[in-house]
Amino acid sequence: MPEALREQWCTLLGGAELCLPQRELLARLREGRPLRVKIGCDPTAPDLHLGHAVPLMKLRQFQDFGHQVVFIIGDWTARIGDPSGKSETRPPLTAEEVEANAATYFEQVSRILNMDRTEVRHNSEWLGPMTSQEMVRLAACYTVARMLERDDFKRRFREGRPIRVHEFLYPLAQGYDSVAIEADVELGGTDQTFNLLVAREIQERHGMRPQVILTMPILVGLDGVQKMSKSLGNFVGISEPPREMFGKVMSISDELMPTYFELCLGLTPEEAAQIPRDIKAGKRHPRDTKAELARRIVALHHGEAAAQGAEEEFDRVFRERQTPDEVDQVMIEAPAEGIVLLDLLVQASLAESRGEAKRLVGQGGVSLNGDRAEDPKGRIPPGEYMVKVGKRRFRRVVIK
RNA sequence: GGAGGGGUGGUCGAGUGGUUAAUGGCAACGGGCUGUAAACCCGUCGGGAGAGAUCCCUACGCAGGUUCGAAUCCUGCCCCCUCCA
Repeated sequence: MPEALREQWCTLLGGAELCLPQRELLARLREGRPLRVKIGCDPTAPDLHLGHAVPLMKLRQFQDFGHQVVFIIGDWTARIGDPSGKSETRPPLTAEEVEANAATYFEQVSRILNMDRTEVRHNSEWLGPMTSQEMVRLAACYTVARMLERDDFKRRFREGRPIRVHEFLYPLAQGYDSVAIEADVELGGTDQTFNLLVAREIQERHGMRPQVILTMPILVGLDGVQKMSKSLGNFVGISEPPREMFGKVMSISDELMPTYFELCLGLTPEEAAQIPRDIKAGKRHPRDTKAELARRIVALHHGEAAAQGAEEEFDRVFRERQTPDEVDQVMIEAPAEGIVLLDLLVQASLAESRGEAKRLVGQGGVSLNGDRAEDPKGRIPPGEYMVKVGKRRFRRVVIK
């Protein structure tokens, strides 16, 4: 194998969970033409997080080797609702919502992909005009038994939980996308494995060479248990402010570090596995390692300077217990005798209700200019205060 | 078409006429210990009033009804699930 090809091959497979059939990928790479590499997204939730970034970074590698990325907006499929999601009843989106979501999507995707060299397609383009006869013909490409091979369906079927018939349409439609755009390769998370495989079958039925599938591992969320997802609140958004991102990464458990090094930064599994060994051997400090992880992740999405700034700020706030240099400011109108602390907290949106504010103060979680507040009913005279709630919520409050 | 089961607070899940704002777990939040790690300990966890004992409002799918009193009983409606055909 020529050296250049070998390098490409190794890079593209690096970090991938599964590649089928590997030989086929090699064969197509040998052809020397730009491959059509597909990825799909449901324009339902517009906020991308580090989990989404995993396959996108892989896609970027393809681009860097000169391949053609085809980014599919599942505007048609969004109306079916992906059964792999938890929520079975997703409100159908309007065309406007889909477009709005797609627009913010692009803004974020463009941080990772080179959009100038990305072909963007909506699958309503070909699925929309399909007649019911054609749809039935598509459905005939697959059998119920094979549908039930899918983990998710299998489990639900076994447990007697409902499977809507329309859910079977999702993999089929997604598979047809591959036919429509003549995909050579399709990328996705491991949870997409089944769908990607179905596409191969559909392509074959349409007299096409079945695509190669490449799946990337699913990133675990900040809780270290469930997959990263916005609805579970365990995510790091790729367009979150650097300091936010840095802080969130710092809060992951030690056990999670190797995984993040591998999936968020592209370290090889071997390199990632070495990290906990080094820590155990005392060659690395776990805290500093995590800071390195955080810094590198922020740098990847926001640049080196931002990463450095985020780290400095983090150190200042959590190591030296000082206030951050940039704090949201709130102006509050108050009579000359001042404002009751509880009301201040609520108005500065540091507490949801007076009840909560009372609790926070009672538990010693509130401080003004560094002094712990004791009296929830105390009046705070006009002036400027640095109010802190808990360990990390700061607000500069100006009372006048 | 027939038979049965179920809808409780962010979530899971108790509770079948009266100290029930509703046991408990999880999540969350605050404090402590730390490395914003894990583990652990303490505390809070519908809203409002009051310094406080305490009081008021809202809440157990929806709408009515029975009752001194209902998440718990009755009626109607909506939704979900299972099995048989």
